[in-house]
Amino acid sequence: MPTPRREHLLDTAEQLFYRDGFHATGIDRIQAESGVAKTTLYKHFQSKDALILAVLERASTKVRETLEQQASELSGAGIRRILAPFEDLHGICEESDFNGCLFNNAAAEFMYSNPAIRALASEHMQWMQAFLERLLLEEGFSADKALVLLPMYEGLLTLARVQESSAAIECTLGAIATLLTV
Amino acid sequence: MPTPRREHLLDTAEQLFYRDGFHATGIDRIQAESGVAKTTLYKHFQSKDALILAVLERASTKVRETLEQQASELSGAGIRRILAPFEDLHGICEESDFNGCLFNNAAAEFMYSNPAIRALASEHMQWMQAFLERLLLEEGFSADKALVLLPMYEGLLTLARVQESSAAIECTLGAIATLLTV
DNA sequence: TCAAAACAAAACAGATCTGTACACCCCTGC
DNA sequence: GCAGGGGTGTACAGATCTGTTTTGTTTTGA
Repeated sequence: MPTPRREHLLDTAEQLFYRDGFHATGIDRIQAESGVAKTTLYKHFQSKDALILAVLERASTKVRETLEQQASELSGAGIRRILAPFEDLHGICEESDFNGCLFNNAAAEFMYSNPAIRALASEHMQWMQAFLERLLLEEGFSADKALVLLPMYEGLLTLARVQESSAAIECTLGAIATLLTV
Repeated sequence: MPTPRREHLLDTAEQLFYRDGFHATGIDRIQAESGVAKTTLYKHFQSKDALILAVLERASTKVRETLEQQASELSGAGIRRILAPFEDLHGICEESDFNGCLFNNAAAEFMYSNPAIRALASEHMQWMQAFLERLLLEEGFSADKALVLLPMYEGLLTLARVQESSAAIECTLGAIATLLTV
């Protein structure tokens, strides 16, 4: 049950974790930035790791809802429906405080130290793959192309951190069109 | 000038930074694991950030040398020369302690807190792109395909952390062949 | 009105972090 | 023999981290 104070804590934590990383962001900073007392923070989340998990769970749900809605609006649009998430990357990568993919960042920091966090990132990627497969099938393409689209998507998100990547996005859009129409 | 003790420190630091992350790995742990006294460590590297930079610089050089050598051995081999780095991903992703791309992990943790580290990761990606462009041109393909290959490469490295990705590598190899021959 | 719950602010405990200082050892060259 | 550089080991300073406790205030609801 989402209370407003809990949501506000998750907002602040997500922003700081995403921009500065998980280990580099202290509880004190989240507490100070959110204006909520530390006692309250630890009443809502029993530990920092629990807060990280809650942030990732909520963020994953948000991503899924956004992609599902866009997909439903473009139902039957053929290749345009597949390309839409990739076109959105233009906007995502130009946001201030952009720092790649939150789930991959979490997986990198907790790969061998927190299996629950790693598993949550894994499930998110699993969902992304299944989502792409569903879209491909519904628009008449072969589902195994999802295994090409998913690395492209994550790769563009990753590269955008260190490169001006609108050109890479454009080239990739063209490549996807080629791959699907051949 | 590489002294053996300095190289050994860099080996240990690279392994720990790569597996567990940069903020999560303390100087004490590098010191204990390498068996070198802390005083000696700080004689070779003036700070933890300097050690991180030295690790990344050496790792980047190693990657470049490996890719250059492979490329020179496959000179004139056409599409096989382009695919070779992607085929290597099978072995890389199955190594124990695999944790994605060291440079992207560093960029994620220091995106807004250490411009020098971020710049080093950026330069590495820049070199990767130029390397792919050179290979493409030399084998008679159009250089702008590098902007598709690079996200694919980084995306596969990133995905392999949370997915059994040999299937993704295979599908991507097929997709690259399609893209280059069309 | 009053009891109970929620919250804020701050101090605190204990651990860990980076980086420095100090004392000792060991080995090589003279 | 011995001076000196490089190394070890340990203790330490000061900061920061997670998480708890304490105290007092504010809000809420019967």
